Amino acid sequence: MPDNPIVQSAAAAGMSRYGQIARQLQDGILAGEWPPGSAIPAESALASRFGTALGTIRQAIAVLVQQGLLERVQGKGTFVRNGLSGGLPGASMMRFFRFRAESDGEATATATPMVPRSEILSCRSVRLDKTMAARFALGTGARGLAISRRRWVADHPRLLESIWLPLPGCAALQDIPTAEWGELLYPMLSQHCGITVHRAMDEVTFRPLEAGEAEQLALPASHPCALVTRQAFDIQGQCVEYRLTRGDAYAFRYAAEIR
Amino acid sequence: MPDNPIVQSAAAAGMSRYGQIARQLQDGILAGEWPPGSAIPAESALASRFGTALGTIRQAIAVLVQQGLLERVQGKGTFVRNGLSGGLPGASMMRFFRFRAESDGEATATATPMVPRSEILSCRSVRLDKTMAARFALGTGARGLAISRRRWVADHPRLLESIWLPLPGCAALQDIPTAEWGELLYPMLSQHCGITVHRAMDEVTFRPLEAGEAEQLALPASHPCALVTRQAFDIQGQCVEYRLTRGDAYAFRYAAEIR
DNA sequence: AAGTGGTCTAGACCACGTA
DNA sequence: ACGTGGTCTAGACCACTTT
Repeated sequence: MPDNPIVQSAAAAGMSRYGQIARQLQDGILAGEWPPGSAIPAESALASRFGTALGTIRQAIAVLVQQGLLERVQGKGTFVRNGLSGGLPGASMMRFFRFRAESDGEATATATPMVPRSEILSCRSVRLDKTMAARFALGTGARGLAISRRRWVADHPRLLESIWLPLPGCAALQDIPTAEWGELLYPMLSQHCGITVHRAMDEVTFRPLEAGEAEQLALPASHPCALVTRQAFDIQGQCVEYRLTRGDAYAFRYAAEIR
Repeated sequence: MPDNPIVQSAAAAGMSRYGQIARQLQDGILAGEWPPGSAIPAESALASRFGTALGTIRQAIAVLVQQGLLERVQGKGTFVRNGLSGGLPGASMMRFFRFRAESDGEATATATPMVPRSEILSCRSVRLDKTMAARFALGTGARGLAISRRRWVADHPRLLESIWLPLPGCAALQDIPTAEWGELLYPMLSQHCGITVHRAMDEVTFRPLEAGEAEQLALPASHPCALVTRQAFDIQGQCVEYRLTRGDAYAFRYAAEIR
């Protein structure tokens, strides 16, 4: 194999050739060798670089396409994707509330995919407690970013969000004035921190609102509250976000697609 | 190409060879040529039957594996899957309630995957209203099966379910005494009606319990209630189930994985 | 030992996008 | 015209499962 600048991965033994190549490409992508949106080298170039047949390269690329890390475009090339930056497919945070009359299920596409306006209430570095640090695979006493956000729909405060991010990785967010933050977190994580959200686990539960929360949502104290607990993971399975989202239970709608 | 007993599909023009083969295999599977659980012919056999190279057959099979219709097992063969018969991956109806102490999110695997006991309250043929008939792609006035089910966990009634099924397809269920029904609907649909649930859309909302519902769940009237609306689809995208699940909002937990 | 899928090769031609 | 990915071929050898 000709020398190549790609970072070598740990696991190489007992792995198929295309698996090794997929891993090396993934490492290169994560290392920023090919930033999101850019194209990786052509199949033929990779084949000669790795010293394998074209088919083997295709198989390696297929793995990363399957993972959602790459995207193939005929006639143009193979591109690094931006992850779930635009919003999560499958379960939509866009359809959190019934803005419109009762939808009929199938009408997912017809509903306005309204993105709630985001108001950053606070964003500060905090010491993570033990369980939160463990979630991010950080040691005890590690620090993180604690973000408090309120989301508005048509001049009504609808959602209250508490977000925790691991701090070594997300430090770049601190340098951005909260006024300049976009409406969505994931594109910011992707652009400023090089973090790509690849998978998430949501859990929906129900409980009364606490006093402070109720006030910020203009609801009476102990009003029924829907709580969505989300953990987001990057391509390597590392937890990169812990989020609590709260809102009026009776104006709440959570959609999920299972396949 | 040698003559083959496989049902010919409509779309053949402008489709890749492996796409055509995938379609023909799918038609054969849906037509019951290879029932769920059985193996389809070996790659080499298919290659000679269709008159293509092995790689083309592999590509066709890969499409159906991706769709979740087939499963490859090295050294044994390629098998027709039973769909989502055992319960849905991704979003789990098994973890609907907090049977145990607060889980820590990641601990999905450690939680007991307890299947609630199912009690069929009623199962009868009804005339579907316009929107329900449209869901099943049936004409106005079409009939369906309306099932009322209560689910128990450890001697407590926890869930109330109203299920609608399209009737021409699910008629076989009527012949089975409700006492002999299993705890899960999808395996029954698969075994008795040849219907495979492949994808589902859940929607979670909250509202007060209605009087009759509250009584059946041993809860006070107007108690907060979690409502999951599910539409299940077969491999062809046809809606094959509409289900409403209701339960105590305070004992509710809905988990979904997004990728 | 025989049969299955898993991996890999070294080519070929086609369809698409861009210059 | 050229480079890209999309499709396809006709083999090869390996790993796994069953007989």
